[in-house]
Amino acid sequence: MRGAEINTWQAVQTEVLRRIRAHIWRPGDAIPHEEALAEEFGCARATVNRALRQLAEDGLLDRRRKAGTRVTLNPSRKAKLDIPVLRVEIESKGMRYFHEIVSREVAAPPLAARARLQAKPGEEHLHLVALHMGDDAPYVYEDRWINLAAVPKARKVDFTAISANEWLVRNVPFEGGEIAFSAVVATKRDAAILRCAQGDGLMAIDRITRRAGQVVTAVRQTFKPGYQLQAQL
Amino acid sequence: MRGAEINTWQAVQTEVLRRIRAHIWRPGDAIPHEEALAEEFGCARATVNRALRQLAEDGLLDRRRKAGTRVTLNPSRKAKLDIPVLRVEIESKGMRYFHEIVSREVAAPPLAARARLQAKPGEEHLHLVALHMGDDAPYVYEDRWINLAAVPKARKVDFTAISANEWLVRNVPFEGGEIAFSAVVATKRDAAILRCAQGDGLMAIDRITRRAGQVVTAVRQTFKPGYQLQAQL
DNA sequence: CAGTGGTCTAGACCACAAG
DNA sequence: TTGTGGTCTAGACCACTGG
Repeated sequence: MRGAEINTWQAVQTEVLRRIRAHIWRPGDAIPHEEALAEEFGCARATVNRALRQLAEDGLLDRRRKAGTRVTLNPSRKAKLDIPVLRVEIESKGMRYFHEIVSREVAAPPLAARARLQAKPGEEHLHLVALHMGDDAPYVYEDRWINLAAVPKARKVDFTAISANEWLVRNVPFEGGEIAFSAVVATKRDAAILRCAQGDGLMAIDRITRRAGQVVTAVRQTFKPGYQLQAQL
Repeated sequence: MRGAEINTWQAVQTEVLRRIRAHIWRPGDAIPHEEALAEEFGCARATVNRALRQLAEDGLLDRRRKAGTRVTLNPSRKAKLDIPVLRVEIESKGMRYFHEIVSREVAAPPLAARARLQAKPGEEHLHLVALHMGDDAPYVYEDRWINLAAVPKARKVDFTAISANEWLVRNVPFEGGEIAFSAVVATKRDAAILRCAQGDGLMAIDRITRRAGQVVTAVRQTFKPGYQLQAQL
C-alpha cells in the first residue's frame, strides 16, 4: 500500500524536501511539473504550488515559467534577522531598560553625514546621541540624525520619555531602508561612553530608513563588547 | 467612480499597507476580517488571505483564529540575510576566487569545541583551517570542524579542489542550524593570516549546521578588516 | 459554542519565456 | 508558439481559541 495521503501543502513540502535531501532530485535537476506532482500526490495543483512556492522563497528551488522547477545549485543560506526595538531586546533578556540622551541639537549635518542623509548643504536636522542601558550598564550607544524636513514633528518630541527608535517606529511608517553590520575598534570616546577598554572590538550597525524617497533617519548603533547577533538558518 | 479594482493579492497588500502607514489602522487595532475585506475589495477571500498571510509573515500583522487580525504593536524590523557560498560572494564582487588549506588534521576536538560539536571525548573530527582569497588578497579565514561520524565521506575529500563549505552544501543536505555575528579584535595570528594589523576590528561569523540531531560542522569565519554585511529592511 | 483564520478543491485564465 | 508557473474564484470543511 501507499503511505498516508499527501494532501496538505506541508505534507507535500516535507515529501519534496525528503527527495531533495535523499538526492532523489539532485542540485541542478529539474523536478516534475506541478500538475504531475499533484496527480502523483493525489491533491490539487494549488496545494503543490503552495508547497513549492515556499521552498523557492527559502532558496531551495528555482522556478521559472516554461522552464520549470529545478533544485537550486548553489543554495545560499538565508538567515532571517529580527531587529527588535532595543527596549524590547533588553527587556527580553530579563534586564531593566533605561536610556538617556547624551546630546541633542538641531544643526546642519557635516559633509560625511550629508551624503547618507541625502541632505542639501545647510538643511537642518535633529542630531541625537543616546545611550541605552540594561541593568544600569551601557548596552548600546547610538548616534542618530533625523530629517526634520521629513518629520517636522520630531523637533518637539521629548526623547527622554520614549527612545527615538521607538517613537519613529510608532509615528513614522517607513517604507524601506538598508542595514549594514561591521566590526569597529573602540575609540577613546566609545570606551568612555560604553565603559569598556579602548581597543575593544565592537559591533556596529548602520541603518538608513526611507519614506517616499526621503531619508527619514540615519543611525549608527555601537554595541557593548561581546555583543552577539544571532539567527536561525 | 472607485479606483482600479483590487483583485490581485499584491493590490490588496498594497492597499492594506497604505492604510497601516496612513494610520487608518493603528498599531494594536483590529482590522476587518477576511470576508469583510474580500467583499469591500470585490475579490475572493483566498486573495485577501494570501495578502494578509504574507504581511503577517513579515511581522506587520498578528493573526489568530477567532481573535482576528491586528496591526502589530512592536513591529520588529526583519532583515533577510543571504549567506552565499564564499566563492560566489567573492566572484560576484568581480574578484578572482582562490582558496588554500592552511592546515588539515583528524583529531579529537579540544574541550571548548566539543560543546559546540556535541562530541564525546576522544571522538575524531576533521579539523580544517582554510583561507579564502579575492584577487590574491585574504578575504576570510575559517576554522572548521567536521563531524566524521555524521559525514564519514569527508575524510577522503580533497578540499583543495572544492572548499569545505561548498562540498558540504552539495553533499550533505542540512536541516538547520544557528549563526551568530560578533566583532573581535585581530590577534597576532589573525593579523598574520589576514595580512592586517594586530588590533584591527574584525567581523566573525560562527555557524553550526545540524542534520538528524547531529552537528555536521561548526565553523568560525573571520573576515578581513572593513568587511560589511549588508541587508535590506 | 461560534467566529475567525487555515486550507483544500476544481476549474479557469493569464504572463512569461524557452525553443 | 506553447509549456509552465502565477493567480483568481467560489465554495467547502476544518482547526483553533475567545467568550
